[in-house]
Amino acid sequence: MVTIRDVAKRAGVGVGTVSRVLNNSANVSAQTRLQVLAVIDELNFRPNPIAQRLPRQETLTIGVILPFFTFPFFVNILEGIHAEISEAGYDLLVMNVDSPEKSEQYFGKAVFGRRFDGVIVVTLPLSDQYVELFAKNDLPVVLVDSFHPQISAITVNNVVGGALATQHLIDKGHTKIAYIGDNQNDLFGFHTTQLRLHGYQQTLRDNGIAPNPNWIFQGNQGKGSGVQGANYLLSQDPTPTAIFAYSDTVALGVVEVAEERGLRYPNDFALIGFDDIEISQYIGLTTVRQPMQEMGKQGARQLINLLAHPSDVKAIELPLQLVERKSTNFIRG
Amino acid sequence: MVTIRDVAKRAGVGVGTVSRVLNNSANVSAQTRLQVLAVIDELNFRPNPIAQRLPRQETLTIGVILPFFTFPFFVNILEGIHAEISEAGYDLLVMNVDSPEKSEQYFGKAVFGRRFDGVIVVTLPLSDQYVELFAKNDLPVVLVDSFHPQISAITVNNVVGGALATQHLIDKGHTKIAYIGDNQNDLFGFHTTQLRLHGYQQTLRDNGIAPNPNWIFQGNQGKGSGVQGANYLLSQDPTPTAIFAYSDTVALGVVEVAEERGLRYPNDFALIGFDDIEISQYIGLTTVRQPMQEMGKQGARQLINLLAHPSDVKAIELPLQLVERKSTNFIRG
DNA sequence: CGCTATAATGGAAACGTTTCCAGTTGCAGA
DNA sequence: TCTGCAACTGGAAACGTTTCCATTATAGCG
Repeated sequence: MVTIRDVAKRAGVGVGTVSRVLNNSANVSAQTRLQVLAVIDELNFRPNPIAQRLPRQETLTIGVILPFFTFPFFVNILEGIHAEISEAGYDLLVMNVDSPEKSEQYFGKAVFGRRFDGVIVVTLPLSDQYVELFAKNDLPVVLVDSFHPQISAITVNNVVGGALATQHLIDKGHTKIAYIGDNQNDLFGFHTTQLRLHGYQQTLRDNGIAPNPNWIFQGNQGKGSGVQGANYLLSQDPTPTAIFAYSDTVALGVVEVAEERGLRYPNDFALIGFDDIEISQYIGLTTVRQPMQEMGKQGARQLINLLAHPSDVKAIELPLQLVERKSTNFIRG
Repeated sequence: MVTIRDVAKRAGVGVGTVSRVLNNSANVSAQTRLQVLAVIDELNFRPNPIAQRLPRQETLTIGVILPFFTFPFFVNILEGIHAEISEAGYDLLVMNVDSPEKSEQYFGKAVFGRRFDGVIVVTLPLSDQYVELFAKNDLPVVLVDSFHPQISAITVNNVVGGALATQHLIDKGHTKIAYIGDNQNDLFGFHTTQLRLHGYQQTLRDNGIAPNPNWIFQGNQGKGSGVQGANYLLSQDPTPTAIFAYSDTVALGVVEVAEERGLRYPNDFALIGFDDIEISQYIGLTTVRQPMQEMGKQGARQLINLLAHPSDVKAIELPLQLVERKSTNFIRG
């Protein structure tokens, strides 16, 4: 194993000089620099990254705590984060929360484990208690798709999203509009379901439509919510003509039930989702697009900025966009 | 920052003893151990992971080199790897190959960068040159969905997979069967397209059907291959009645074109894909399932085993499974 | 030509662990 | 009581860098 001392000896300089060359520090003469670089090349020397981190008191590692990392929404956010973080030369360590307990566990690990220079938390809420702990340990945090007043956060406005979806259905002539939510995440403390529901109800009222409590269903597990919700709504009398699903995944459950019963959008009913995951374009699902990758990128950028300027806390809200497809386009026969 | 020396001093023992307690080494009396643990708890001491790695000469980090990590196939493999690796207490560093050059770059980084205790390479082929370099640097490698005779590998049999798909279509009464491949990956050196094609041709011949070269199309970009392939096949005379798509993603492109032209499976044509990604169940696509997550898990396990027993090289072949859905089930009207 | 400020340089100390060697202790057996 | 061995313990050295301080060389200036 070639060390910095081998290089120094062979180049006839001190280890400090080699280190300065490696780190592009000032105060190395051009000639010495070239000479050292030649030896580095000759011996094929690469500094040991672990040994570099010890005296620097940095881990050069960023931790990401996120739930369900195989779900398209999270994969896309993660991709954005990953791209920015590795670009900046940091390592990325993913902590995948697949059960509610793990959430606490990873927060603790992040704070006390001395493993990260900074942490990005996706979707999961951060309690005041942990906000304080992170602050006390000088560990910068950024929230993506989650919010806390004292922490840098990248969000979309879910109330507005709910309104966008609902208004679109109203514009298409619907008045009997149902909402299928998803409480799965309540276990983890997400609260986006409530926000979108709020936007939905508000928009109905703004348009002079009284929300019908029988047309609001809260399921508890992604696609399963859609299955349960669709079956529930079909048992109501009257049935709604349009459904706003909490997410595209929930919408998939609705599609499944509809298909079994021989119902097809856009003519038998209208359907709108949320997120715009890849699958949605293939099934012609109208949806509210979240800029997932961009959310990840911006989160990573905020964190990297925070590493240099610890007090530069910012809250950024990214825009949502309605993507209109077949599922809300009633075709007059 | 609390160090091991603070703990030692407060507990009235030597640093060696504290270290032995931390690492559950033998030769610490029960009483001393309890006393040290009490102080660790009292001072809330956590060993600095970076400092541990330096004298141990380990990074406790595994590198994964894989292409397109947002594609469902790779996400699923990655999930399997991640679960096993973090279970074993290692960090996982993902290197996402999204352009052919990056592949080489990451291999070099893995070998020379001194960052990993071991490496998992997914789908990308490993050249003899790198096999030698990895060996020379004592860096264990495992291949997942790729193969090299001197390296531990987890594979499926793509020739058999091609045969499975083709035989299924023949069993359903088809004789005019097309194949749409995907050369995108040729840039990266994948060769699964050729293997599946081989299985397809062999099976046709085994059933006394002469492969028609006009019904073989090699596209070059996932869904795009399907789009191009479908348009090409529809321009042939005669047109095939069944299509075997290299992957589910390619099949999605076929579906898109078919829909535009008012054609629907299973009655207008039959379609079979490969992989069984999540979307396939929603669109009723018959496919050949790869045990993606299991491939990742087994790969990780092999690597962890290799860390302890460097010469225990194994090649494991996992079974494929035909998943029959609507897209190949012609309904007699 | 001497003086001073500045640039360049060498190398010791530090980062926080693990590991190993040299003791020390305690106890069984004679 | 003494001997020998095993169990336990302390702490120095080592891991491979960075950083900082002391020192030397260089250049500019009057």
